[in-house]
Amino acid sequence: MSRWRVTNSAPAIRLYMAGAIRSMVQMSPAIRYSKDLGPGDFDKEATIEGWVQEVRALGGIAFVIVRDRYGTVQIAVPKKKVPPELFSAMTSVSRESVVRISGTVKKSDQAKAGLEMVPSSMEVMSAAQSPLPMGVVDKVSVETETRFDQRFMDLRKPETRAVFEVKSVALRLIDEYLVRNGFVEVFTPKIVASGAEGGATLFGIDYFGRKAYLAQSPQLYKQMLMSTGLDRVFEIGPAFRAEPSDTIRHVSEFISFDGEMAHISSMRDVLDVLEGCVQYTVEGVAREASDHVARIGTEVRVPRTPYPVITYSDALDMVVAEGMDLKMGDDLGTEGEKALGKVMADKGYDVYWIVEYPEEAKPFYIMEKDGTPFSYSFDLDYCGQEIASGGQREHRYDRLVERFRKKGLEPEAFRFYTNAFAYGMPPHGGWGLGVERLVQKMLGLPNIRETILFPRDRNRLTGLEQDSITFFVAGEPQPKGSTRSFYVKKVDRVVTTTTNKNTKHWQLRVATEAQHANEARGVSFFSPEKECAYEVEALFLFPRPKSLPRRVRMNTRRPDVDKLARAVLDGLADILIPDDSQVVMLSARKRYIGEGETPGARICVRRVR
RNA sequence: GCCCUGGUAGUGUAGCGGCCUAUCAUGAAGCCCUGUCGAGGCUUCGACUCGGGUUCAAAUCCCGACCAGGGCGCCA
Repeated sequence: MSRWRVTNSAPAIRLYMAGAIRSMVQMSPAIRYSKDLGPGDFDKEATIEGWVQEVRALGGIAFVIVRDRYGTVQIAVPKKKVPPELFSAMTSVSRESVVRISGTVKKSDQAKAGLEMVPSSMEVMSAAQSPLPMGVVDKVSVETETRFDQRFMDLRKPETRAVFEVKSVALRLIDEYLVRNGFVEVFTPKIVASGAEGGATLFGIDYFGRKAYLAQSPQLYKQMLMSTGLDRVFEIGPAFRAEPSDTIRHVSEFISFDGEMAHISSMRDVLDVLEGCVQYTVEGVAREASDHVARIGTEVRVPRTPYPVITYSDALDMVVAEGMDLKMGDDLGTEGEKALGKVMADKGYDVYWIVEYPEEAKPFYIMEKDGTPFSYSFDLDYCGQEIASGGQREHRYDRLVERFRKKGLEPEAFRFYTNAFAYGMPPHGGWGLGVERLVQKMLGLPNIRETILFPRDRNRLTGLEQDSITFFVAGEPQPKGSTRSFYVKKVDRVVTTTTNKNTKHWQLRVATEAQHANEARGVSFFSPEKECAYEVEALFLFPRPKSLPRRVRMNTRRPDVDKLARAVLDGLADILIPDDSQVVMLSARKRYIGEGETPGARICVRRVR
């Protein structure tokens, strides 16, 4: 279908507008997607842009396969019908280069899509280097590690990319369902002063010199909203967990789908909403994203409803009947969950509830089931794996305070939270669901990382800041002094002295800060390898002399910027870099401080490969 | 963090004390070929994670470091 095909009753106006918009954006011909080329384009000109997936040169004719977001287009290049320079350009372009090709669309019985293009011109928008770090269509498999190290290339594979099309559809469906059911989308802070359930699993950050954390859950904030009149809220956003979990279903950063609803009469109200939402989402994906699902090579089974409700006690019995050794109060564990998943699958259920866990195993905000050791809590399991958990919350102030004490927590420390309960809090409940886990189970993917573009786990921290360390050394930067060497006859040695006595102290300061930054990093930056190359960037900020006009920013006086850099490098030796000789790029700048800045040096060291 | 398994060309692998100047595939470079679509044919290129040890001899055995995959704990 042509983008400019006119389908409504006012063709002239539509055409005019399309043309106008086009010319505003760009003058070049419209770039077409592979999926939009069809019989209507036969013997007409078209332009496509994409990655060169393959070049098959057969001598007198060549075929170039160009891939875009939706598929591929075959370009047929008969040697005798195109200019020689075009032929040689098209047969020599490196794989995965981005090209823009204009030509005539031809009907073709031999081509898979039933059509192909005969080119009249090709523009290489971006040539790909060779060899490729991994092949997109090579006839060898690629290991997970290589795939994630070269994620941009990995994502060029349609089956890898399709997961994210599905994830996007799923998120839209979740949104749709909840908004229809009166929920308000909210955003709670991701920088918090303390965690929801203690401090062990939090990532600490420096917040203008104060200790802060990345939020592991919106729990406390969404509950506080229940006291406001925003009585049905949901949030889809990142959550951060510093747990050292090393599994196929854990990452340090994931998308949490949280919901909370007030004025409930029992936990069942919460179950109903979440069940409706999950079912709506899975059904919707099965219906609307079938193309993407097929590309992944899987299928989405729509779960049987209603989701069975199993109490923790019954689940325990069922797992024990399967031969596992568990007693009352024990966590089901991964094995137990899997065993239960198998039992339920045999009964025809992929998704089911496990409710009323022992109160002891649940956090302070969960409501106890009075007169029993249990609580109004639930997990939602999908094929033997937990994807969501939640419960009815303790909304009664006195009981909440009791629960804090029971958990060994000081209620006073949670004043900002408990206050919301002290002045009128309706009964409420909610859930937290791992979006990636839902997508993973829905698509039957082996590893949660498949559902995350750039996964962060215990060992994987990649991206722009990979293998770099940045720190600030306060104080007036000192240069490496000019050295003077002379021979001392008495001791038969060459002695070297420096002209700047402050240098030593400054270098020590640099070394100390480098060490601190390295320790704070968790994983040491230092590597004893002599082959490693480094880039060092330094910005030196000097105090402004009082006499200086305000507009002057550049410090054109001494010390010299290269001598400043020398002093820094010496300070880094053996702390971040084994030897100065390994520094292959050095950038140093100096200027006077601006408003609110402190004199000192901002230093960034990067490992390069 | 613990347990298991592993680290060999750009990619995926074989070899697991001497037959290794290291296998095969893929890839890259070059040549031949007008209908390929896992194209085909010929030629060429390219690797044993690092450090120590055992041995006449180490890719191979042992120890350590680093890295990865899986399992467990914990959780979404």
